[in-house]
Amino acid sequence: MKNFDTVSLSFDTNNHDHGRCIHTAMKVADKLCLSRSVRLTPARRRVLELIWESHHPVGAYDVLSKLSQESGKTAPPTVYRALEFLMEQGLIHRIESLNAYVGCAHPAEEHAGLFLICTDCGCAAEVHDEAIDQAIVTKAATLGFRPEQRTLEVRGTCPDCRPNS
Amino acid sequence: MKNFDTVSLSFDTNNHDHGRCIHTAMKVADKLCLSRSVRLTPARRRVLELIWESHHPVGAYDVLSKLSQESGKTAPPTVYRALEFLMEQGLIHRIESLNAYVGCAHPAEEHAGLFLICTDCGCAAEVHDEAIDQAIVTKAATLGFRPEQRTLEVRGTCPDCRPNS
DNA sequence: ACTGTAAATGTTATAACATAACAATATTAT
DNA sequence: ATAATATTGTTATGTTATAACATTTACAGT
Ligand SMILES: [Zn+2]
Ligand SMILES: [Zn+2]
Ligand SMILES: [Zn+2]
Ligand SMILES: [Zn+2]
Repeated sequence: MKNFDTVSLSFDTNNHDHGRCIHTAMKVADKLCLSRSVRLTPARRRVLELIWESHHPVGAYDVLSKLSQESGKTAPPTVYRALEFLMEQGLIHRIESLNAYVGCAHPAEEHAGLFLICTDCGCAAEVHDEAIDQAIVTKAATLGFRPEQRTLEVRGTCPDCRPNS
Repeated sequence: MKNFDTVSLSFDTNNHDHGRCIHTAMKVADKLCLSRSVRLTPARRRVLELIWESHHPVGAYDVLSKLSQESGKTAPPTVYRALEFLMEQGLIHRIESLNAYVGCAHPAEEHAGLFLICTDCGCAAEVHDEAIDQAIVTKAATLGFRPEQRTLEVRGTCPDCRPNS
């Protein structure tokens, strides 16, 4: 992770042009998969689109029921395989505290994000912060622990849901 | 959280006197529940003991099967109710990335810990770090997000499991 | 001690999340 | 074309968690 000054989502969940989010995400995904010679098959692509339908984390069974509606009966492995693929490619992140998945706007670079999850509206914003990363690495090093992967999820209230101010 | 200089566990999982961990934890729990006028009933107490049997996070159904062994058939709600109570009182923490629970050595004070989870031996150490807390709070404030609760879990290799060095 | 109330536990069923195992099909390389 | 590999289909099951309602227990006020 070099330089993400931009935040994936600034909580303007209702006011931004989300069609553009989706369009960009899908284009990035296509390009990335092409460059990596991995196949973003129709099923995988559709699951990614469904996850990108909002900035709310989506459960596997939500995806499943949408797929079933549009393509006839679909079984859980179909969804979980697609999710696995998308995770491997960094195209989505899993929100552990919700058992749900959310699209990543910066799949090209390996990174460990921080998710700010609004308990009011349900939106999740992925942000990055060098100071946090550094503090975690330093702490781990102090204790002789070698970090490999991490989960950082903060629940609270987003600016859109705060009683003004 | 004022001042936890000490780490709950320093990864000496096999070499420390774990009987003492358990004993202390149970005494602290008894005292805390008394002071709060909440009831650490035999069932709740036993679940807490079972969770404290090691520094490895324990799944609800692991607890369930142990209870079933020792007390005859037990149903999931029994365990989940006890876990809920113990969580409310801060006596245990839930590790989201493992769907498992681990004892807290500092239940008296509200705090947000950081869990270092060894993917090799499975132990989980709860640590605290002011720099991390501060960095997260600062980042949230910058974005206008009001944090209320958080999950911070780092998976990796603990010092005991590193190929020496 | 009796009794009303609230808290805790028991019980049954089911919801929600996830994977194992194997068969069938599609893609790619030779 | 053929073989090897990747993907998808299908069935069954494993794992984690909660809803709903009955029963029992603890406890405060009389
Ligand atoms: Zn991301
Ligand atoms: Zn919100
Ligand atoms: Zn703790
Ligand atoms: Zn270890």
